[in-house]
Amino acid sequence: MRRHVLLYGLLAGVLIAALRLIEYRWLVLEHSVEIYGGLVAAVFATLGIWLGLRLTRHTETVVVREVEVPAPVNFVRDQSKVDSLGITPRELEVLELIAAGLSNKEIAERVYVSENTVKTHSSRVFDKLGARRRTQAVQLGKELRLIP
Amino acid sequence: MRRHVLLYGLLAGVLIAALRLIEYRWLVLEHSVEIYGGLVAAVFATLGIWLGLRLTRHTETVVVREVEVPAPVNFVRDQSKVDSLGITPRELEVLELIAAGLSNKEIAERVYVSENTVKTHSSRVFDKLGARRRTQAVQLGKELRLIP
DNA sequence: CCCAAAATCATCCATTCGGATGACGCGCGT
DNA sequence: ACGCGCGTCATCCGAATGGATGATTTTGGG
Repeated sequence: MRRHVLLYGLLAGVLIAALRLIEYRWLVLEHSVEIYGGLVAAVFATLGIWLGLRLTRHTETVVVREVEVPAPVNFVRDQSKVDSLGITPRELEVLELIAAGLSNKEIAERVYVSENTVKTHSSRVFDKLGARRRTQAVQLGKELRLIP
Repeated sequence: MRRHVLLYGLLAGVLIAALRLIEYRWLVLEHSVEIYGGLVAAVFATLGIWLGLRLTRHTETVVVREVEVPAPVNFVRDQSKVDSLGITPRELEVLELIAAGLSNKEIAERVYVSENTVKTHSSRVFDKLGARRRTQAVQLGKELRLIP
């Protein structure tokens, strides 16, 4: 912006100087003043238009149109509930895998522990959640914002 | 647009005429030509800028910014998937209750049928979904927008 | 009315899950 | 060093679940 104004002023100065230099050489006609004025008018009008266009070229009007997007809802774990329920990271991990539909055996293979260990974790987390089935645990886990 | 150009030309003509009328009356100074030129330059530059602004005033760039709205649970069942998978209403109902964390026995009591019937429905829906466990069926059901 | 789809119920059997319980090792803080 | 929380693994057993299959009844549309 400031650069534009400076450039504009500079061009104007050069032009005026140029006109002063040449006005006595070949503008010695009858209506030299009119021609001179017309020239100046045309040039400055052009420059003005250019400047005006320049000034507004990038002023986009941002129209915010709210669109209902399926919204994957950036999940944030309710750590306070995790803490208050005393659920350990490993238990939470197992709960997530249960929610993903994996069997105990698949979970065991996934996290490199025995199936018995997975059973222990799941039993503990069921107990802490007050769930009697894994589907219920999943439901409660989602409701309590422990898992996405 | 065309109106702007016409108006611009008209103003220019009037201005030039006015200048011609007054130039011999009180612009009889030493540097009258420079003053005259500067005046014309300033006026036409102003007009040019104004015109330039005019020309681009209404060229708004519409930027659609998708805003993630809290997305209330405006759940809409994907009936096309239900149909394409050939899932019956009863099967869908059972799937929902499974997702709610109920056992087969509880579902049976809830919908007044025998546990065997619930087992049949669940088995069929598992088969249609390609699920091997109820947790997996729930996961798939949610993913396919069959259940909330 | 008739038929196909849907819903219902059942039995048998294998697998999975859940509950209860005990044990061992590791890291951490007192 | 000791206790504690956490993670690990195990065994036993009953309940729940899943798979396969067959049968009967209800229902909705042509």
